[in-house]
Amino acid sequence: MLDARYDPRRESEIYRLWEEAGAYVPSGEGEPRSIAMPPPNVTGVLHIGHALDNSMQDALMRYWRLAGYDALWVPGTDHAGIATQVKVEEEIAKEGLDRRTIGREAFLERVYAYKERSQNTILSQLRALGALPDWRHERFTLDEGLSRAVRTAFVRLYEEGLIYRGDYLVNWCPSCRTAISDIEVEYAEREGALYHLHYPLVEGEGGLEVATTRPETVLGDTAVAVHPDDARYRGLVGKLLRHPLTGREIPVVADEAADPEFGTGAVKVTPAHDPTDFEIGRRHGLSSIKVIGEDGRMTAEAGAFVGLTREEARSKVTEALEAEGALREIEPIRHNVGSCERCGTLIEPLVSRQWFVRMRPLAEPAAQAARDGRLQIWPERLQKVYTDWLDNIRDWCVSRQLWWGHRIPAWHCVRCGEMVVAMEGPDACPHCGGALRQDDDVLDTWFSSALWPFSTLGWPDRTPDFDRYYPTTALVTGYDILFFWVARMVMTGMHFTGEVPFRHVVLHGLVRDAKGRKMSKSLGNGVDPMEIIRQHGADALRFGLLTGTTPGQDIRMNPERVLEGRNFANKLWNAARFVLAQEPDPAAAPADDDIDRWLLVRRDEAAQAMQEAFEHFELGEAGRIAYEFVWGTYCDWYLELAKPRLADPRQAPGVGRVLIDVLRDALRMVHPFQPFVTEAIWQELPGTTSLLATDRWVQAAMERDHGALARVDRFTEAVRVARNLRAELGIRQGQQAPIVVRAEDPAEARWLDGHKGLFDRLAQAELRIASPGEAAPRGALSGRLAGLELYLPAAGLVDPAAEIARVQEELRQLADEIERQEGRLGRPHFRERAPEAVVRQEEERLRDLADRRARAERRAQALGEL
RNA sequence: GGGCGAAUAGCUCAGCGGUAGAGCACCUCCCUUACAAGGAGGGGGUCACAGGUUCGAGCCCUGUUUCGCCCA
Repeated sequence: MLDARYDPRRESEIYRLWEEAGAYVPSGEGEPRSIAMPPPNVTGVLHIGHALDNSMQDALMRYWRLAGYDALWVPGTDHAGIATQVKVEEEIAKEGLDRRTIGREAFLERVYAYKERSQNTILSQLRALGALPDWRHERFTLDEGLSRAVRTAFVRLYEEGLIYRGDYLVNWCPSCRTAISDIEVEYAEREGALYHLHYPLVEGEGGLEVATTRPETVLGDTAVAVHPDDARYRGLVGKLLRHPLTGREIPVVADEAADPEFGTGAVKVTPAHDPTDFEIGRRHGLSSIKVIGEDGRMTAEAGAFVGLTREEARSKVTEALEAEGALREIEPIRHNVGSCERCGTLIEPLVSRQWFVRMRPLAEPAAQAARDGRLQIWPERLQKVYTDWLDNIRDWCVSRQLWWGHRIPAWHCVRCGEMVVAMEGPDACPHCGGALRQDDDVLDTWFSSALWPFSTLGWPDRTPDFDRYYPTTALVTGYDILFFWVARMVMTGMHFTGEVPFRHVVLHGLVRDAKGRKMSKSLGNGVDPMEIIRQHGADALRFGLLTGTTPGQDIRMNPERVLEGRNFANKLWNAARFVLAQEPDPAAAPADDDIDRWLLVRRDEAAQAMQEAFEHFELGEAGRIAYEFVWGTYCDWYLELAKPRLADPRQAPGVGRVLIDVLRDALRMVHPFQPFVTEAIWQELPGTTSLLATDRWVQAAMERDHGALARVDRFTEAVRVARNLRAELGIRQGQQAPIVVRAEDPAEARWLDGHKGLFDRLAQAELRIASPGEAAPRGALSGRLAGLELYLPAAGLVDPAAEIARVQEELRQLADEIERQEGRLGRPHFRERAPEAVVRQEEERLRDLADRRARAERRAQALGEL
């Protein structure tokens, strides 16, 4: 006998059952389906977004297993370069240590220790969530195998001329002390100022007023640019200006990048510290003076300002300019400022020697795959976002000045400067025989992530796993990393394997807090999934996350959804408790009344609708169908109808059999959403020898009895009407109400009479079928249902005036509805243009309404005689 | 500046061409031998606004407003 309440604390022991049985192992039979799990960062713990992402994948996987696919889910974790390194730097800083003082090797030991802890936490949290990936396939982005994939990819791209190294302007984070890629910069509008500065001509009178938001960079100016069409400055192009602080002579150049509308229309050009200026500098052969260093402080090139931070330099330089009489105006403006998405520090664009991937040749096939449907992105609207980004792609700076990551497989000769890019470093310089030193930099984490769907399957080797499961079926992730990750995987996948890495991209939204705000550490509004699991169980959390979602839409984390999930698990548990208490015989011949046939039709419809929803990755929809079937159909109706039948020894075995059969089906349907409670129940069922996790999906009946469906639907409707009449009369619960039914169709009358016991039980009624031609009972409350009249004779109970008022109100409503319905049918062209079925349906509706009005009128007349 | 999303019951959200739905909250009744984390019944919505297409529009089109996001 099961406990009265389901206790989610048994979840961990259920998980052990699956793991020990290897329930995650692909069957090896059937059509292959596979997912590469987006590897969580080893930076700490799982957050609610991971919970959503993995709940979705696990639901898909569990459905696929049940549906007979050969389903593989590859799990793993990501080393997360900057993020992890920063964490460990913070950790050792508390001990008064700095990575540079302890050295690369010792530091990496600390990072590995941290990674080990974090990884264990994350993997156990995935288990707590119920995620059941193929643990034999678990990978880490710094594994030997994956490292080999990274080196292979790098070397191949280099040899193909798609990787180059050079001095370019990059986004530099002075706090992380590394270059970052374009998409790792976040832009936000901030209050700032536009400083108007006067630069005098070297020869002759006058000069030029330039405008800048960053006066500290004037020290690196090597030109002033104006638009070629700008009449104001046409005469000045080619002239020399004297820099007010450095005294350098700098030319006025004409360049289309200068916006005549912005500021004074003349801009100072600082090629070393601004992307636009860098381009202008290249076009005009200007020199580049780096006045801000990697530490975010002014360099020796800044002369007297050396060592100042950018903020300090801004005010000091402004003072100096004012002292020179060069400062003409300070105009407050709002402008876009870029900061590091990791640490929030203002980005310093600066020229630096870095490694880049040439993206255009990679991007074109990736965009094409989405256009021709080899790659399908859900929701579809994000496909355009994806292709637009690829169409306007820029080269990718992949080197990072970090220690934690894949070291770039390039070696530099200390003697002659020769560079070798290879899988393994040669012993000596092939050019001069000198000693070699490996490049200090590591690769952007996303470089290894970009290979994830195939590197985890063994690439660059041609493994059986790769042959069978690649391309993977779906990638499930948040839309926020569409560019960072998804697009890059498609590019590398197509380049290296010739195929898309996954056929479907299923993008979900972000999980926000109950007020709709993004969760963040600074707001402290993060929801800890583990806390929810402790309180209500993973089943409750999963259900709450999965059913509250529409593809690609952000969801709010509201506790009510989780409670709904918890209650649902409990409902299922108790339904099972009831069924098991009957000690059903699984070998008995199943009952075959209309009631049973009705249940089977409902079950088959639900199972089929769920299948379709799953095939379209509409998990929320699938979950809602399961909920409605279990709660609404199985528990609210079938179980209640079963109770009186179970009391009859002749019927009991057959009903018990249907109860347990369909309970099994209910468990199958709910399993992808609530794996623990369903498996727990499954294990309690008589004769269970296997796991639900590796069982089969619902097997539909040979045929669907739609006649039974319609009859029982009308029966439940009649019960509802009877209950309604009871309630209107205020008849106490537990007290039976006499109900008289007049049925137009003699067959229906017979059917109802045959199911009188069930009707009486469910409606708490004493049902009597009126004989043909029998007059309506007097002084009765009556209810409407097409083809059926229900009366609750209540002489003495009913206040005639109140009942007359009630029927009159009903008549008013009917009159309104009939008017509307007639209007609908009478619309010009309706009969010619609407589909025939719709016309018939609308006519039927009108007849029904008219019928109900006629009856109500008769009831009103009868009441008059009360 | 360009693009996208959201606006539906008090709250959180489904629905996306054929009579407005769920959960929670609310009201009435019920500890009926699976479940009070429950059961029965009920109230509550001019589906943001204005036009248009259509026999028919939360649903499609155009515009407007408010909120949010992405890109430059």
